[in-house]
Amino acid sequence: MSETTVANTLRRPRGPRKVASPPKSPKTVPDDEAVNAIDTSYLETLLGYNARRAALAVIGVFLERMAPFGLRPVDFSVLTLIAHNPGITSRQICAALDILPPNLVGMVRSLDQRGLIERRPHPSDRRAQGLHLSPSGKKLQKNAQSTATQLEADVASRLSAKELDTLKSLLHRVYAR
Amino acid sequence: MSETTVANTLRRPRGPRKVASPPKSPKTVPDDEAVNAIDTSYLETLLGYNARRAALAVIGVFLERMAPFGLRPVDFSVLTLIAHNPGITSRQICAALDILPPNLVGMVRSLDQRGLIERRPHPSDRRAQGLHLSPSGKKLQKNAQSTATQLEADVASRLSAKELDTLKSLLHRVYAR
DNA sequence: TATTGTTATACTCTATAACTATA
DNA sequence: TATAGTTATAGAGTATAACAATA
Repeated sequence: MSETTVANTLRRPRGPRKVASPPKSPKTVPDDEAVNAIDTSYLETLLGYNARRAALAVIGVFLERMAPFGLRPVDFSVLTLIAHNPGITSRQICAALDILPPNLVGMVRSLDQRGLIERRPHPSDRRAQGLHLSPSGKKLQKNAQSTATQLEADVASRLSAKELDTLKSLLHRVYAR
Repeated sequence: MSETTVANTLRRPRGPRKVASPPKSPKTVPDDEAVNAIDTSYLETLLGYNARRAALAVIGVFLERMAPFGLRPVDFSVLTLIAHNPGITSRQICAALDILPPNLVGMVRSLDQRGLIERRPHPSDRRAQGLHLSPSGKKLQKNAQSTATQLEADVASRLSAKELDTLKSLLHRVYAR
């Protein structure tokens, strides 16, 4: 597959999603002349289409709830990887999240400047640096992780706990190597 | 949710996905000093993470197989909407795919210049124009749709037909209003 | 007064090349 | 010779404002 990052972007929310509606037409017209209800049924049979729309739905809620923490999805992912893998290097984060090294530099620098992480000399490779959470970083990450977990349950509230597990398992089998 | 487009991007494939690996370390070190295997288990419990990775996996294959048609995911979506909704307007496509009008202009112009679509006067609104596939556009869309359908089966080959149906249904319930 | 299609433009995200210090 | 982190920069995607024509 194309090695595109898993991390996502921070975008300002716009309005609620619009529903397709045609220009006002007082009289009924043939289906191939003016469309009164858009047929998206074929696209909805596509896994890629559904997966992307679902991902965007989750990310939308994520952006709202994580805004107080000042974390985009990618920042949360990086912070969480460091939390669960103290001493991880930038290169390892890049490999795990499919981020290109030049694009991670600014994120790490930003987290560092915010005092959320510390860069320590790597114990066995003087080129590298081990990344660690600071005390405030640990606190923030813990709160953010709780928020993320709660968010999951809310955004998938139409699904039972068992269905949600099934969904995540099936998704994992699609992309796992 | 944030109203981000469902349409996706065309990116050149890079190499195969790398696996996280630490700098060479001859001796075993404590877990919090140098990480030898990156723990991504928490991220993998997140629906958004799994959905996005799965979407990217599908899109990666999509990009490869659709390259001969010169279609990115968004182009295929637009072409398919026109095929299934002849006479659809640009605004309706924007609403259905969460694309902003200024960003659709270039795509429609490109499809027009390639002779794949025709812009006809809208029967009841002289501001709008009805979009239709040309004969060559119909041929291309038909082939592309077959490719997309086949692609789905291949990319989800680890899933049974029933599991794939379940997956798409669950995804739909996550994002459907 | 609102909407369709459009231009111009800014901002964000993603990708490539190349450099330095070290392995 | 290869790799970690970095800089600079190019390219693609996404966003807002504003306009003419029409509703």
